[in-house]
Amino acid sequence: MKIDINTRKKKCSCMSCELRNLVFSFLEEADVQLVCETREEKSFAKGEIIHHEGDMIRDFKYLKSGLVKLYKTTSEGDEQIITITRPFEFVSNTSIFHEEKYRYSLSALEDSIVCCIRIDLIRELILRNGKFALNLISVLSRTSENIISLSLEIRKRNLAGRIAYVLLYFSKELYHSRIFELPVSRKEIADLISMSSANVIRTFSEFRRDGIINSNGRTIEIPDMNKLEMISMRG
Amino acid sequence: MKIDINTRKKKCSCMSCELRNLVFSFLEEADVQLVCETREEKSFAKGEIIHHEGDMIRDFKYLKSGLVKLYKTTSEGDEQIITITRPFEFVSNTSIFHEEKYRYSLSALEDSIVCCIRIDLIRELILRNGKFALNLISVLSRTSENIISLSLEIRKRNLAGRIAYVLLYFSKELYHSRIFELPVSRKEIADLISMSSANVIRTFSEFRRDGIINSNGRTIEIPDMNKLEMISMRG
DNA sequence: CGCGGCTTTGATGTTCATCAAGTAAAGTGG
DNA sequence: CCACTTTACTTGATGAACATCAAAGCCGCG
Repeated sequence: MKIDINTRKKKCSCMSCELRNLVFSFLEEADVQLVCETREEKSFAKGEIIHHEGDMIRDFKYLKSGLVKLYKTTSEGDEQIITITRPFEFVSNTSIFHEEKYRYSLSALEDSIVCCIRIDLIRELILRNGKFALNLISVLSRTSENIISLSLEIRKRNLAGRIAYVLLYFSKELYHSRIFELPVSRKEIADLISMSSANVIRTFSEFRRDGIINSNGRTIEIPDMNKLEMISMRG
Repeated sequence: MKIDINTRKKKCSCMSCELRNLVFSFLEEADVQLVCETREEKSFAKGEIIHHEGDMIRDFKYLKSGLVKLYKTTSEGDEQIITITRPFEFVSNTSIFHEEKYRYSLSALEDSIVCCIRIDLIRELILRNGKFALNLISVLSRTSENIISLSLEIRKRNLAGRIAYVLLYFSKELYHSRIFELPVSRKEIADLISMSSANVIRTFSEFRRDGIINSNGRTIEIPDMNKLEMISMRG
């Protein structure tokens, strides 16, 4: 097999990374190389913690593959889940530019790869590349906006409505399928929607009884989207 | 009275604006002048709406004086209040860099002055001044972070805890005083903490009965901060 | 195969929303 | 300035929604 020399030279995967255009589209080649040389790609197994709240912030991080949850542990020891996101949505965004330490913890719900770039380098790039800065602002504010929007959507609904909303979120936004594997426990759904896990489970059972979902453990099927959407809208 | 010529020349109030250092500290004089010439300072009386959700975003806005609430109207017609902020905290931050239209409405809780700068100009400044961009990112992310943090604090508390938290927020963060005038109605507190107004009122009455607050209409006095803090922590 | 954690369901009690009716306060028009 | 209207506030009673507790089944993992 013939391999083009130039292709071979670009051994750094950043050049061809599908996420490159998300943040780094406005960088010159040399700067992409710089990012690429200093970056670290870290793998996390399902369940592993990527960082704890209180850890020092050294890197700008984004998810390359997998699924993560951002959460805070309250003084009573229970988790408040802030958001569950896939690649192309930034993580650890809030606070990295104005604080020393993470306010929230981040852990992997599925095997995940996180790209870490020294925050100092990102700062440097912002300083000398306005287009990069402008694009970054746009991406960061979209991430924050998604978190705020999620919290508004959840807090206006009752128990059934919240669960319907979350199921639709998984189905439509995360998996693009009527059938999917829940990446979280019932308890974690409870922590996301601020309800007790017993009542989350009960609602699942009711949805199953009423033919709104079919579920077997973490496997979920939504036979009729409309029904679930009705519940999400009215609840 | 003798007036220095140079002082006289700087008739533009931006030069001496106390908010200048918040965002514009890294601009050169010429750029400050540019901002100053194109900016519009708008006054809003108490109760007036600064912008509606759905309005086109043309300006980067920040509060120069007064107090505002950021909120969303649900399809059922009730308000969800996202945050109540004073000057030095940005408003309309979320979405201005990645969307065409406002997602949330903004209205004045007290007579307010809002400084409006064309978003295009801000973009231009980001493009050619990295320090400005870096500072702006920091300020914007702090604003978003405050909103997210507020929502987490509220959602982990019960009715009494939420009200105690909000009263402490007004007392400590907004008014720096044990006695203050509530800038919002009971209904608005309900819309902020996602509870019914009847129960907000009931809780006020209970706090009054138990000597936790003294209140007369919108005038609130907190005789014993510790008591209220206990309720906020445990609830 | 046994242990621990997650799930499930029922029973019970607390918390909160809703409804209703009345009072105070604040704006509105003559 | 007063009568009128409207809006905010207040309280009680009732029921719905949700948390909590407890017991049992299931599943995965060592």
